[in-house]
Amino acid sequence: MSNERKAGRRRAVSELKRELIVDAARKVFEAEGLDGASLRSIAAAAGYTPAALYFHFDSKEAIYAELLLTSLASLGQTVSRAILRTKQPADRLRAAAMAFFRFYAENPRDLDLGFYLFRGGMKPHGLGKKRDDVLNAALIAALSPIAEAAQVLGATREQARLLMADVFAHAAGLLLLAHTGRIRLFGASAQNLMERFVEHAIATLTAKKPA
Amino acid sequence: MSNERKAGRRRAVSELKRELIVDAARKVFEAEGLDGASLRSIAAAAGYTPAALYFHFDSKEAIYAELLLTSLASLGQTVSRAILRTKQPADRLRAAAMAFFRFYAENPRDLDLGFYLFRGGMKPHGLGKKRDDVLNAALIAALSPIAEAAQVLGATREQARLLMADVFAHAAGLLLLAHTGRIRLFGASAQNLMERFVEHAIATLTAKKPA
DNA sequence: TCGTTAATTCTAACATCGTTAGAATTCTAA
DNA sequence: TTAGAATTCTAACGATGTTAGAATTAACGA
Repeated sequence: MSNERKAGRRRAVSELKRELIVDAARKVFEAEGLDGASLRSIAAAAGYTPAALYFHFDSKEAIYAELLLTSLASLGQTVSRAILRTKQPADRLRAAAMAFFRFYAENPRDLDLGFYLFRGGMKPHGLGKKRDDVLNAALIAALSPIAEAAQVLGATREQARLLMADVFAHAAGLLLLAHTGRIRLFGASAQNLMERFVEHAIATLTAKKPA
Repeated sequence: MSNERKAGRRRAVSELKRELIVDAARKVFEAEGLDGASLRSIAAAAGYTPAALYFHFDSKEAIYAELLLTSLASLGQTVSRAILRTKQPADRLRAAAMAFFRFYAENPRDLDLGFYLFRGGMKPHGLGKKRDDVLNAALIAALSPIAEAAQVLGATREQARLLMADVFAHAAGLLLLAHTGRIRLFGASAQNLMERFVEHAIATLTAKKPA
């Protein structure tokens, strides 16, 4: 019993140290970007020696994954907040999708992080299946208001999930173009194109139901 | 005169050596992926010492850029070939867009390369504005059959350019999801979603003109 | 309180990376 | 053949992620 108590305390302290390290990582990351967030600078910011981090994490990318998790949580909050006072399902869909888009438009470093950890070579199990599942769940959670609004608008569960994928994909692609200044090649702003896409999705959705 | 001759010859030889290096880079890249394509392994494959490459290129990423250029050329050929025997504009649009998508679905390493060089931090002028413009031109060239078909279907030049951006963005986003196995989260295949998107684009395009 | 054991952190090093300086070599041209 | 330019090499620098093993700190039973 006392043993269990102590063990729980130990685990909690260990978790605190993990968070301390991730906080340091975020500080470096926000100040210097992904390139500047080396293991060594993260360790320095956390008051650790580089090697010490390996007691708490398996690799640098494991720290990044934890950081991405907090980023996705922040994204989820942003999306939730965006639809708080919105009742009409079409408005909710639009607000959620555009909040998702804007989050990454306004936080390009978070976009970098996402692209980095979603890159090829970083196989699904590159972080361990468990952490990867948590990551996926956080992503889905942030996107789910879109699916919910779509279902209220008459979409089936399957259609709603496909819409989530479409919104994510379109946003990610446009952000990729915008992020390197290449959106200008097409004579438009990413924001405008995203709005067009969302309106189009809403239109075809509302056209189906009341027909 | 003789001087010019010789100077031209010298430039040609220099260009051949550049190509030799890029060929070596492609060999390593295809065999080992982006991570394995280090400056040193490229140099070894080309029969050079690492430092020697700096006489022909400014940086490792300059070699990558040259490699991406050949990749985009190959992409352009693939798209062109896909619409060769197709006459109906709707079919041409579909064939071109899906060929674009499939090229990267079937050549994930080329996708990696594109994502890498289009990443944040890699500013538009990270390679020098000149090389970046050439890259952009190659990308637009590969995508332009889509715009051409759209215009035949009644789209304005501006609308056609926006459609290019939309197709690129949607494909890139879906490929990103598919590339890390995350497309399954949404209960669909990237190929299906891309086909849906393209059909939808064709439908709204053909619905406008003959209306 | 002491001593033992486990948990945590450090020192030191390894291999690899991209890149640079400068010497050595090879080619070109008079 | 020789002066000069073009090309490649040797050697090193600083930085990276990671590991092995010693040193330290904390926890706990006697």
